[in-house]
Amino acid sequence: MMNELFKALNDETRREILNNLKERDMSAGDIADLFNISKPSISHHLEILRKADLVRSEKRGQFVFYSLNTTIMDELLQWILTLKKT
Amino acid sequence: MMNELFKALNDETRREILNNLKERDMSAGDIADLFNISKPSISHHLEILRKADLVRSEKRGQFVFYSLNTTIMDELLQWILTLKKT
DNA sequence: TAGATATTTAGACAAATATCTAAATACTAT
DNA sequence: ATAGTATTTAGATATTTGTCTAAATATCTA
Repeated sequence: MMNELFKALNDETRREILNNLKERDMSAGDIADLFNISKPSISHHLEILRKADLVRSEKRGQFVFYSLNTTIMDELLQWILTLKKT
Repeated sequence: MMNELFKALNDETRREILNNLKERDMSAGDIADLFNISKPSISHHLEILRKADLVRSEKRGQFVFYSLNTTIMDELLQWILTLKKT
């Protein structure tokens, strides 16, 4: 669980995807257009982010829209604060 | 920089090391004794944590003591909060 | 100085990862 | 139905990573 989370965050491309999703929900294709990386690779990154519950996906017609899930961030915050305390 | 940080955190053993250092400073050998992993491997993990500035090391006689550096955690906190905000 | 203990470095290797192209699947619209 | 667009799945490959053992380095002590 924490494993999936840290694994997902351990990649510059995936972190950049999260940063972009902060602004607005985006389709897989829109996200892919932000990078010089093939669509299948981006699709793979998105799956890793989804498994970590960092993003949610929703099919709208022929598109798949991705959105940021910030609630999982709270767990990460908690983890860090625990390390800092005492 | 953020790369080194996330890379360092992306390993259960290293996260466990950090948790143990929260309690008290420990020598490399003491840390190694906590795990069923060879001392060279632990030494390698410690180097990765050190490069990420998550731990500091100090030689005391023939021992090398490691301590947690929590200031770097603040950067991580900031990163997460930025993702959450708006 | 020799021997013992603590730690790191070097080199090897299997497993995991990021990437690609090609093909499959799903939906839209003519 | 057919063609076009969007996305994922499959399979391949080069790189990175975590681990090991053996050897090197550093320090302590008798």
